[in-house]
Amino acid sequence: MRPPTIRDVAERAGVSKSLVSLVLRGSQQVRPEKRRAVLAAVEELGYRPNAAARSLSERRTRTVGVLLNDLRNPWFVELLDGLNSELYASGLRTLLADGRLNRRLGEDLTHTFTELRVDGLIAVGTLPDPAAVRTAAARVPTVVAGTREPVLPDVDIVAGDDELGARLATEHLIGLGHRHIAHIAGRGVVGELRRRGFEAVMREHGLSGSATVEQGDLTEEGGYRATVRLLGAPHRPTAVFAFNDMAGVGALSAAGELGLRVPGDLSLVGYDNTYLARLRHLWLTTVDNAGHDMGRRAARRLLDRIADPARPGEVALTAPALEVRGTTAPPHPAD
Amino acid sequence: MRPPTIRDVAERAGVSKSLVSLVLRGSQQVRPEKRRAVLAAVEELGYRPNAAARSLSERRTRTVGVLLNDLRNPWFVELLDGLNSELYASGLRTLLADGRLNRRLGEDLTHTFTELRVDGLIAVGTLPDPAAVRTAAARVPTVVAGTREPVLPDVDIVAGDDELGARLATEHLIGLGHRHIAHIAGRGVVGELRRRGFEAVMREHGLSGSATVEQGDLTEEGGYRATVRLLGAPHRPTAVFAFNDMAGVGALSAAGELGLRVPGDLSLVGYDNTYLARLRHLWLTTVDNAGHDMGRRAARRLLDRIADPARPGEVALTAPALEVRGTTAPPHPAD
DNA sequence: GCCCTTCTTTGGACCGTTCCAGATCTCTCC
DNA sequence: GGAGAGATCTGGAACGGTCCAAAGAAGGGC
Repeated sequence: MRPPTIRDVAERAGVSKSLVSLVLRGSQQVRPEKRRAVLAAVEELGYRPNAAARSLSERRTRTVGVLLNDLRNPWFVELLDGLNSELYASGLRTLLADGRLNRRLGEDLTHTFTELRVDGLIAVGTLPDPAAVRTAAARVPTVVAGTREPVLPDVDIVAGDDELGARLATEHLIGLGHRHIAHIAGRGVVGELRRRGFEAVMREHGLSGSATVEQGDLTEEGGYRATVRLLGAPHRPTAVFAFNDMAGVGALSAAGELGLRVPGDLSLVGYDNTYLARLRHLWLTTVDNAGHDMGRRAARRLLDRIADPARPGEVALTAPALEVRGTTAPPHPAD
Repeated sequence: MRPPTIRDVAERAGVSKSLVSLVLRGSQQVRPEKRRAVLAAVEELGYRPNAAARSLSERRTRTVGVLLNDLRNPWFVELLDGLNSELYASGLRTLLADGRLNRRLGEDLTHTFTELRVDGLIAVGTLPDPAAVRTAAARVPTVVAGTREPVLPDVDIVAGDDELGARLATEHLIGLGHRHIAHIAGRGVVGELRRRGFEAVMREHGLSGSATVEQGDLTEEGGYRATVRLLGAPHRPTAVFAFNDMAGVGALSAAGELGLRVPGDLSLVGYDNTYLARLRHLWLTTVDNAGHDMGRRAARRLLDRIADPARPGEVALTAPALEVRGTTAPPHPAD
C-alpha cells in the first residue's frame, strides 16, 4: 500500500521514468500524446512527487525557515503574512518556528533548519539567542527582519526606522501642546532606538527636563506597571508614548484604574499599529510599522541573497507613519 | 564547499559509514573508543545529518502538518502551543500552514503536505475547504482540533464542548437576573452549537420569548455591527453573549458608542478566554476553552493514530469553564 | 589450540527523484 | 535512398542516509 512512485507512473504510461520526470517539470521537449499519457497515469494513480527524494537529488529544498520570537505578537503575524505571499510567488514554502516556545523546550532551532537544509533563513524580531543566528548565517543565506541586530557580514537587515517612528510620536504629542511626556521603554536594540528618538526630540524642543523614561517590557503587564509608577510620581506626565501597542493598552488600563480619562487627562501613543490598536474600544493612536510591507521586502532581499550569497549585507529601513486615533488630544490648560 | 556527509565523517574517523550511522542513532553496540572517534569527527567537520536523505530512507519524516484557519486568532496560537510541546516531546516537528493566507494564494495546502509526506495532519478550527481534509485524511493519519467537523471515518476529533460552554455563559447571565438576553452567533458547526446551547437554556428557563439571536461573524467588526442592531431594536436586551472574544470586544465598543455602560447598563460575555479578554482594559467575562490543553490532547490522539492508523475515530470533548471578570453584573431593577 | 558463541563492524542494496550522456526517431535535403 | 540535424526518449549514476546479512574479532570451554 505504498504511495505510487515515478516508476509506477512510467510503467502505466508505457514510457521511461525520465520522461515522466520531464513532463512533471514542464519540459517543452515532449510529444503531446506522451504528455497526455503521463498526465493520465498520474491522475489514475493519484501520484504525488516525494519532496524528500526531490530535494535530495536537486540539492535544494525550496523551503525557507522563519525564526520567530513570539507568535502571540500580532505584528509578527502581519510581517509573516507579507513574507509568505512574496516567497510563495517564487515557489518557496515557509517553515515556521517559534523561538520562545522551542527555547523553552531546549532546542536550538537553527539545528532543525540546518538539518532540513533550508534554502534561506529569516530571523524575525529580537530573538532569544542571537548567537544561533550567527552560526546559521554562516551556512545559509539569512535576512534579519523587524530589528537591527545582530549585525553580521553577509546578512541583510530589513527593519522599520524606529528612531524616526519615535520622533513622529513624540512630535505629535508636543504639537498637541504636551510638555511633560513619559516614555515606556522596551528592551533590545529596538527599544533602545525608540527611546533615543524620544529623547532626541524632547531635547530639540528644550524639554529634556520634563522627559521621563520608565522601563517596561513588551507586554501589557509591563505597560500597566510602568504607567502606575509614572502616574504615582510627583510630576505626573500628561502624555505617555509606549514602546508598543501591548504596553500602550496596559497604560490605558492603568489610567482607567487611577481615574484618569484618555485622552482628556492623559494622551497615549503606542507603536506597531497592530489590530489591537484598531479595536474600536481601544482606538489607540500609534505608529504604523508597515509589517506586511516589511515582510515582502525581507522576502525579496532573501531571494536576492539566495541568488548571490556573497553579496554584501544591506540595511533597508522603512519609514513608519503616525496613525492618529482616539487616545491623543491637547492637555488641560492647567497642566 | 558542500556540507560534509556521513561518508566524510566515516573517512575522518577511520570507520565505515554504517558505524557512523549507528553512533548517531545512539546504538549501544559500539565500542566506546570508536564512538568517541566518530563524535570527534562529527564535531570537527561540523556535520549535520541531511533530513531529506534520512526521511527518504526511513520512509517517514518525523513531521506533522498543521492546517490553521487564521493565525491572527489568539486562541489558535494557544492551541498550537500545546500541540507543539507535546509533539516535540515525541520527536516530531511541526509544519505550519495558514489556510486563509494560502487559499488567497490559490493553493491547496494538503498538496504540499502530501508531497512532504508528513507523518500526520492536524486540522485546527473551521477550515475554508473541508473537502481537502477528507482527501488528505485518506492518505495520512489526521486529527481535527477545535471544531466538530468534518466528521470522517478514521479521524479523531478533539474539541471543546461548545454547547456546554454556551450553557454556562447563559446560565451565568440568567443567574444574575437577566431575562432579555441576546446572542451574537458565529458561523459553522461551532457557531451552531453555541447558539443551540444558548437557546436551550433560555427555553429551560421559560425565556424563549425574550431570547434574541443576531448573526455576527468571528471578527470585532461583526460583533460591533450586530450589537448596534441589537441595541437599536425596540426591546433592548440587558445582556449579550457573544460567539467569541473578538465579537465580544466589538460589542463592548458598540455599547460605549451608544452611551451604555458595561456592566452597569449591559452585561457582556465572550468565548475562548483569549488574551484579549484578559487585557485589563477590556476584562471580559468569557468561557475558557482550554486551548493549550486541547492542543496537547490533539497531539496525543495523533500519536495514537500514527501508531495504529486503523483505529476507529473518537470524539473527545473538553469541558469549558466560565471565567467571570468585569463585564457582567445584575441588570438595573427597572429592566 | 580449536570450535562455538557473542560482540562489533562492514559492504552493498535501497529509498524516489533529477540530471546527463548517449541512443533512437523523424525530417529535410540533395 | 542516405546523410545530417534536430527533436525525443532512455538507462544509469548520483543525492545522503538506513538497514540487513554477513564478515571479522574476541572470549569461553574443552
